[in-house]
Amino acid sequence: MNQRETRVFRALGDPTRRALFERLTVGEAAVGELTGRFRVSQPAISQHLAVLRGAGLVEQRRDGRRVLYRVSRAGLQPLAGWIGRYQAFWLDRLGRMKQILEEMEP
Amino acid sequence: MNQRETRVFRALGDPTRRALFERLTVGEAAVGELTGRFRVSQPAISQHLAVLRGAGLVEQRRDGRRVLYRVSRAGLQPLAGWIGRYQAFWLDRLGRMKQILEEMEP
DNA sequence: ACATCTTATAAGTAGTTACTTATGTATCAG
DNA sequence: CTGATACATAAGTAACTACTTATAAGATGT
Repeated sequence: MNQRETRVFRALGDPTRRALFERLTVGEAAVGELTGRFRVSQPAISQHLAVLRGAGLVEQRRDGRRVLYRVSRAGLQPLAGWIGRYQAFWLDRLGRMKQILEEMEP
Repeated sequence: MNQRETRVFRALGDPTRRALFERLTVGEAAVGELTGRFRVSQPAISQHLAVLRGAGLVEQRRDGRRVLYRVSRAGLQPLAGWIGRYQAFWLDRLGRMKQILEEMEP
């Protein structure tokens, strides 16, 4: 079924990975900068970033020997869209959110 | 860390479980009614429902020998809150959503 | 070319997950 | 109480995850 939503949910289901994403919302960062903030090795960070990338949540660009990661502009859209579709059923006050989400460009 | 968000993300990260939740947004349903819609056994459905319940996404009530499941009214709030916190960084047009989310009762 | 720095990939592993079948528990009808 | 129905729990297992260390690959400076 909806493979994209699944990948986004699974990617953010890991605390380390979610923390990495949250860090990247502040701004672009290199792998080495991200390593050290967490108690896992550099390969682990690279692997987590690969998963976030596979989910469309982050993008990368080279800068010399470093690789800078940043959040993807449309990365959270599957998640926001999913919530928009289903939360109307349990919380009427947020009915407006669906409209707002639909105003988003694809 | 934020255990609750993790549980919600992980619960919805499984396609079968997400489909179960989506079915429940339409209305209350018994386990037997949910089994059969999916290609997994009844115990598997019960286990998935237990995970959804552990994430605070669904609730249950007995009706005779059946057990009816329904979506929890505040279940998606951790997810909506998380999105509200972070999507402002990548999509300004949805800045209003943060306000809307903050209007939600706790 | 060489040494160094930075990140990615390979290979192995302990722990977790999603499923199965078998069994237990609760409710109801007769 | 007995048997049937509806669901939950137990136990086992193949597949997947998140991590490690070791190594490869890419870029830069000398």
